[in-house]
Amino acid sequence: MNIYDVSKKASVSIATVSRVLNGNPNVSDKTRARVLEVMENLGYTPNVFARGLGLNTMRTIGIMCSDSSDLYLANAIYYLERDLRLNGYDSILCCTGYELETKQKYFDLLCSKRVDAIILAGSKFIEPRPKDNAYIQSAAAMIPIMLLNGYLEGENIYSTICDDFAATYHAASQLIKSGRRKPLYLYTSTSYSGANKLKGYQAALKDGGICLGSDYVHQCRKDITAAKELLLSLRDQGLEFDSILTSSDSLAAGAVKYAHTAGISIPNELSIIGYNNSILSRCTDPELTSIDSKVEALCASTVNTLMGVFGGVNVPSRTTVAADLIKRATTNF
Amino acid sequence: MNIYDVSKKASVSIATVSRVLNGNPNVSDKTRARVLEVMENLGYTPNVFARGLGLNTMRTIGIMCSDSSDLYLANAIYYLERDLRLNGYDSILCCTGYELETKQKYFDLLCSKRVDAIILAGSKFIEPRPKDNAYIQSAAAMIPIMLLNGYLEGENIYSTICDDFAATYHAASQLIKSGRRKPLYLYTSTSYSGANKLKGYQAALKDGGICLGSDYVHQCRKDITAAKELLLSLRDQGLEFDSILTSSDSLAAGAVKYAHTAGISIPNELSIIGYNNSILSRCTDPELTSIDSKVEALCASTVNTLMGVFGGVNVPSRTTVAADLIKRATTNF
DNA sequence: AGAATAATTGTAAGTGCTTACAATACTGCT
DNA sequence: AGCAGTATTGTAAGCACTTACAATTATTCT
Repeated sequence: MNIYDVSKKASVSIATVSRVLNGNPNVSDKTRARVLEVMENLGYTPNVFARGLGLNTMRTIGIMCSDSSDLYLANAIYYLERDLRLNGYDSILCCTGYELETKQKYFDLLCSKRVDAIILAGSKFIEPRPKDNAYIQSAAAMIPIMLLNGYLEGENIYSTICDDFAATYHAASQLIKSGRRKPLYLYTSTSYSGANKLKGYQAALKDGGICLGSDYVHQCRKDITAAKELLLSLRDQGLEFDSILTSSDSLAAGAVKYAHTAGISIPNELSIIGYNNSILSRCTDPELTSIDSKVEALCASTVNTLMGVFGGVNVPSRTTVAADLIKRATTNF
Repeated sequence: MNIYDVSKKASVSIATVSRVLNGNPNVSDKTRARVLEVMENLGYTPNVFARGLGLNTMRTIGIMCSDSSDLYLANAIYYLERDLRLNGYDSILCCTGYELETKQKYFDLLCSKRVDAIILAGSKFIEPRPKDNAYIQSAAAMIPIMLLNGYLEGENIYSTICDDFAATYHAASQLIKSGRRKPLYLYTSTSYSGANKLKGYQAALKDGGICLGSDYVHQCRKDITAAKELLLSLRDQGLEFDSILTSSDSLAAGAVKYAHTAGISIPNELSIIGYNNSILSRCTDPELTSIDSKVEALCASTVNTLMGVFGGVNVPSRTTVAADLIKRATTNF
């Protein structure tokens, strides 16, 4: 069943059938109707390979993420897939893990699949050493590269970023305004977005006239238990803190656990703020105050920008989305 | 840059290049080496469209799921993608939502993309009325259909299922053995796997000599707060229960919240068992005893079966994976 | 060496679509 | 009617690969 069968049944040439297929306006309404009817009757579906050969596009976007089972990324994938589909694009998914080599391999693989663009979801794709990102930049010569929550300089590279700096700045400021004087900061990653979160915290302390030593900033595996253990050991070491700002809800959930174990009351003695407003924030007791990083808006913006690029529109190479502070029960403001 | 460029540089015909590309053994070692070298030098990558046209396969598997941001499905997608890739297959993802019509639409879309198989991840794809599943069965005439945690009769349809019946049977039995006499059952879905979970609970009660009215079984939206509210209202209505078995960790997390709100101690006065052993089970306080439905094994088995089908091996049309009861702090056994 | 056989390579015909360009069919106008 | 101009349709040449079959070369055997 191919375009010839349709053209025969409809008594037109294959060119006309192809035109109908592609929504070309140079077809009379009569003919179009007839062709569409024949297609319907025959249950014809165009062969994507042949189509791809001719058009050299498959209307497919490659999505790369380090780990699709991560709460945040799982949401991002959901929204990206949905929004791309609404625009008539399929998405092919690649979970790369965290090794640079694997990332490069899968990246090449996607390129060789002739995807129309690649979305790098999550801040884990940009390496600290510039030369490690060269493979991305060189691919950008062929197809647009979209970074979701990552930033990289380059022609044909577009970033959509949550304003993490403003988010943690605001959250930390609120803590201070509510009377906290010793906010601890817990984070996992030193990526672009990770770095901005930390800066926001630091700037807020500075502007709030609070000066704390470097032992008020700690890196911790993104794991509830790990966070709890770390906090317990910090307490044992005599560190005093009255609030905890974290870079993820997992760490914040660990902080809640810590408070329970140590018999500390939340939010009276300890305020806690999570990040991402994930399901975890509704799971702890009390429920987490958390920064909503607006994944949905971020994804929508990414897809919008991409469609702009495809349409030849001049789009900004960098878009920022504001975060939101969702107040729940682990803070007293 | 195409196969002709390579053939010229290597002074062979395009047929030979194609043979090298496809690992055809009828090429002398010398020639193969020369061709491979030329490919390497030229940085040649075969065009997938042309390849697909000739081979009529793209080594791509369609994965359908209702919602990739669901904790359970997100994990499944991760493992499926990984295992498929290990076997040299890409996966294209489709999140369908819960509407039958949308499911059918996306299903057709995947078929028209000429995927080599479709994996339906999750039990939400099998409808109660047989005629609503006809579209799946008719697609099975073209490509193998793999059901992950769903069951449907049919040629070229393969199911991999967690033994949910045994899982809840065992869990409920343990509750009874530990002295509980009034276990409540909370569930969300009436799908194939949902039905089996319920049956396991009921069978365990029967075998344990416990007879409870139908008000000990309740359906509830998969949502922490919804579960909490439901339990509170049941209690207000005077229903007495000493343990809760649930069909998901979300419901169990809601049960923990309920106990906190009502001032009931866990596990002394109330035992709770979740399902899926997701991250939620480590987030509540106390941590949830939960049934591990072995997603990873389930996915591995699905991919294995599929590769068997592709290889022409005779594989069973139905595989069962045993679940595990992970004991934590919401039960006293 | 020469025939028979096996291994390797090449030729050419698909595969199903797109699209530039050519051809034809309609308009309205004089 | 006849013409220019426009709308519609058709022809044929790609697109980059696979593969059956034919042709060539190498190997073995007598």
